Amino acid sequence: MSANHDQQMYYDFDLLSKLVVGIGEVADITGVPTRKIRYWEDKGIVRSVQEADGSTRRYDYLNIKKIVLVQELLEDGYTLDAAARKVEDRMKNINDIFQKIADKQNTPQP
DNA sequence: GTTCTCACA
DNA sequence: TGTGAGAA
Repeated sequence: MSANHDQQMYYDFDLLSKLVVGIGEVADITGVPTRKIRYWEDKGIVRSVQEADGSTRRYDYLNIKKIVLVQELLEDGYTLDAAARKVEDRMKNINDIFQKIADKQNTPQP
């Protein structure tokens, strides 16, 4: 990983933005049971997207990431609400930072 | 395989 | 904070 950071990153974003998987696969990969994922969704901690035809839950990479992060915080002794708040704050901060970077690139200084 | 609800710890 | 069971 040296000469083509840009191209490598492009493929990563392209893959991640298209990554939408069903609840069963999320459960298998993350180790969080489907039952628990639905429970979190009922509490408003994660959100699933649904296809027009099917009624099954599907999760994009941001929500999968959320599931993993919340799970880690729970293992560290956080309550569910505290873990959810912390994850939400961290993801918002990251989003804000990249937003600033994007803004800076769109308005070059003279 | 998925969904929901009710009950239980 | 989660799980089990039953039914669709």
